[in-house]
Amino acid sequence: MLEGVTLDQLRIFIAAAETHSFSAAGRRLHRAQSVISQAIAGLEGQLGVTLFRREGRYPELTEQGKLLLADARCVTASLAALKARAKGMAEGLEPELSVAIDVMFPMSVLTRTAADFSTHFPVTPLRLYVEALGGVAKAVLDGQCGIGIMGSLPLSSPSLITERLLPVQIVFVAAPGHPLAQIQGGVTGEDLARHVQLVLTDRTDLSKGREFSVMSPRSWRLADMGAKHAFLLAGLGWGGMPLEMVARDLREGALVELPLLDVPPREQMAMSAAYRADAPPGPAGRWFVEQLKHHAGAAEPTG
Amino acid sequence: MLEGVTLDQLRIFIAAAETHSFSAAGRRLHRAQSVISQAIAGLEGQLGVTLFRREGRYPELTEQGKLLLADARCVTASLAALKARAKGMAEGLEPELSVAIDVMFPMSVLTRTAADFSTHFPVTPLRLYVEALGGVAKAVLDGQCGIGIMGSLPLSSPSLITERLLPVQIVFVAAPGHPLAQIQGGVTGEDLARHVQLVLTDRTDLSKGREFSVMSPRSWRLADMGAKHAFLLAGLGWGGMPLEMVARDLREGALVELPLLDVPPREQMAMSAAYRADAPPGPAGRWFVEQLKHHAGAAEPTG
DNA sequence: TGGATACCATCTGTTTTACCGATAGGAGTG
DNA sequence: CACTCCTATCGGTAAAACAGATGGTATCCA
Repeated sequence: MLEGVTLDQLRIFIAAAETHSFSAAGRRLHRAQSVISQAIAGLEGQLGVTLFRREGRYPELTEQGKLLLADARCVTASLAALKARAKGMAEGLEPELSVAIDVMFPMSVLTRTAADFSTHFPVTPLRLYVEALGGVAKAVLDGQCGIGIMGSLPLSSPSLITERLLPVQIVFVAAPGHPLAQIQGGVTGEDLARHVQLVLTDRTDLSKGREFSVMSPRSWRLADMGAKHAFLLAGLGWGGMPLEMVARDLREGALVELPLLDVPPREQMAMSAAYRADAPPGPAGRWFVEQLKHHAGAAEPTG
Repeated sequence: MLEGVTLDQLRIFIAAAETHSFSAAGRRLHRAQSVISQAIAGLEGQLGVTLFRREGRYPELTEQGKLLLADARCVTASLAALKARAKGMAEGLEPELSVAIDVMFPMSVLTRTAADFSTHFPVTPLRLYVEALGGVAKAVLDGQCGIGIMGSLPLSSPSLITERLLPVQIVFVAAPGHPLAQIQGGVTGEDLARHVQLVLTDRTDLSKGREFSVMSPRSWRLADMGAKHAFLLAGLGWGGMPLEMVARDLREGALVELPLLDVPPREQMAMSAAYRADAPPGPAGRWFVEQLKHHAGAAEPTG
């Protein structure tokens, strides 16, 4: 029953693109040339995009074909990853603890927990991924990481179980030389909208269009907190940062806190440990989460 | 011709997993129950993994099935992304400039170039991804980013064109309280091997097993430079860092440079701009690369 | 406890699709 | 101009997918 794009069509597409010839693609795949021609035509019909220009003897990829070729490779690559994982399972692959952490989580709590983990579980490999926004949730939902340490979910997800760890304070800052830092008497929403907001983004679709507190139509998206920090210090924009991360900069005057009139200047974001309901953590993961809670309790300010 | 896993099998797998029933999956997909049963059996045969346990009336996902389900979703999600992109092209999607930058690249050069770009191309959205190791190359090869700023390629890749920008100096450091920092007369390879090396890794398969200068069997992998930096400052290990990034820590004594006996204490890594041979940058991308060269030339130390 | 219901695995016949070979038309080369 | 190689199309055949029927089993309920 013919419905939708098939992997075979994508494989044929990739082979035709790489060999620059339908005939050569057929030879490579041990298929008749007409199979290649019809498969490409079928794929073009389904996508509504012309993939090859047929003006000479040899077909040439169109610009759109070139871009979609990369996507086709992603699809076949992710299928290859699935097969590789299946193969590993069939052969009894050794487990490890993979944790995805929101970049806003305090490093001090994380480093102490990781040190303790190494002591208690010396032979269990620990793989830490620092992600932004939806990257943490996606890593857990996809099964890449057993545990995620994150703030509020970009999407409501009943399949995730969350356990509260600690709140994180967010402050809005800019460099002292930035125009917003010169304003007397408080910064309004209109003032903010006139300048570039540096917004942390990620690479997933979970948070597409839903970055944290986007308040300016002029915004630059950076997929790395370190880069965002560097851009703030360079005076290229304004943005919200975890207080712990910029405390030193504020003390030393490298950044200043913006006195906002329209929103509370210090927001709080609750951080939680999350895992899939159908894949609860094992002993190592369970211990890691409890130890995070222990260190978070010690780090949380009173009052 | 029957060969390999099909997307239809994956869709059936996902539907069966979500409905917890082959019959319900059949109803959802408007297919006979026997089609579902045979498709699942066929998929299990090809993968060599049992996806469902059939012990009661309803099939239950096995642990392996649960993990592969996430992979199956990745495959279908990436196909959905391909279709969405095709749809966008068919509708004339507006372009942007996406650049992937190796985390070791000096932020000062990047921030100046980005500021200039904003002035020259005020309406072209700029999306910056800071990645580690293979992440940059993969982003370019996959077509996610038009330009990559990276060091030596993890894999030789004739389809990438590279243009040299500047060298980056790497220093090996640890916290002053770390045992390696107490050693008199120089640090040997054996000394290094006795302690945890903090290694930057990424999420791609391009660099799997090929992290930068792994010199210790005891190593922790961190997929974020900020996290690695925090772990170094916390005294949890030793590692190589770009000189610019830790210059302030070295001046202030928060980190110390390890006097290595067996390797040159200061390595150099050449950074280049890279793009696919078949997708050279347009005017905005071309300008960005030239501006990086301009600022890199100003930043490069003489002698 | 037994009847009813719903599920999955298997089998078989039918339908649909994929495939290949043949062919026409055109591009490219010597 | 002749020859070679390519792509698109067509038609017949083979293979695969499909659905319905059936048997066996689990589950539910009176």
